[in-house]
Amino acid sequence: MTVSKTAEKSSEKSGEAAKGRKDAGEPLAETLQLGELSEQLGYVLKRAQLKVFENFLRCMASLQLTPAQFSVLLLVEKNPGRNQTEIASTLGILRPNFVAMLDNLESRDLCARIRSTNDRRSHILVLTDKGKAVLARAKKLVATKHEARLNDLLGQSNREALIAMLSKIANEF
Amino acid sequence: MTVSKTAEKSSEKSGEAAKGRKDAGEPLAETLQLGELSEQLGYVLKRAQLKVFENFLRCMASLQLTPAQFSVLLLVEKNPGRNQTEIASTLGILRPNFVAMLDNLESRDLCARIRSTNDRRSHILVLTDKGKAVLARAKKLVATKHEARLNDLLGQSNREALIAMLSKIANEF
DNA sequence: GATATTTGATATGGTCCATAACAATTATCA
DNA sequence: TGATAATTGTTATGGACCATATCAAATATC
Repeated sequence: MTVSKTAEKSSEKSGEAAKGRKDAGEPLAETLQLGELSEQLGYVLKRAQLKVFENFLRCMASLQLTPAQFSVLLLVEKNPGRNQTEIASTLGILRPNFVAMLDNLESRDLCARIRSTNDRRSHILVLTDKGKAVLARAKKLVATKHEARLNDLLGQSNREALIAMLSKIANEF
Repeated sequence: MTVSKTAEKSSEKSGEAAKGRKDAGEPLAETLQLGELSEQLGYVLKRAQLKVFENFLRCMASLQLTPAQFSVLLLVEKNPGRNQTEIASTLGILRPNFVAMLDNLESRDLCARIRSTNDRRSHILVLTDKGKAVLARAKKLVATKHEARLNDLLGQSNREALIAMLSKIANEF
């Protein structure tokens, strides 16, 4: 059956729903009204976050890095000589959950745990050479394929304003 | 905000980069450097989202509504006569996962499933009287305690700009 | 009427998040 | 000093959320 794409979409909302499907040629489901939902901060924030993470994963497919893993590598690079507790806590990751994450990165030879000589309980985290190389490539991918997309979408100044507002929310809300 | 990139190679934990502020003798507040992380869209977006959800839950503690549940009630109210598949899909919720969610709302007498007379496979969703009352109170709480906080933090125009940008990202990224 | 599709539902597995508990090590202090 | 407390990494475990396969009932399609 060929369906003619009628651009006409009557937004009829019959409370009785007496309209049957016997009338052929009406297979397109009318889009629901979001209403106040589209103005809800949490709703739009969550949707945006999902889209951004999804895009991030696509951009990083060749390196197989998740946003969380990328953040760990960035933080370890920026703060060499820190232990697991310090890195995890500043990222909001609980220590127990950080173990498997590090096991993964270490098994891929991206970072390493080094037993501290000062405090033999703690493991100092460092990037391996491969980890540094991978992070460098990851940064380029993120900058050119991911963050650049924001500029295309919002423009430079809006992009900076957005980041600033989100940071403010993250820190002061 | 450009940070001077000092080629720090010091692996000692006391090695701090020059920040213009010098304090000695103290056990160094141990605040890690976020570095490029604070400019990463995904990072700041996720942190903001967590904070907003956390605040939402606090504001709704008296009504025991999660953001997802609130969005369902809002959508059902705005679109009466729709079935589970339609409501769930527009919220990005998979049908199997929507079942338990509805079981919860229905057990609390907030919404009800009504077997459709047209298509006896589908369940039409409606708000109960209690559901409408709870949603009305929820809206007020959200407006006065939750969204209002954004105005205090960003101001009215910035708040609207933020919502608009997030919507754009959610729809076009 | 035979077959395919849709709807709600169940079962199941994966990922993330949170808490308790443990051994090894270090800090505290009586 | 030695007994006790605290910290670090770790394991185990449970909950919340997300995704897929599958099913029975109802409907659509041919």
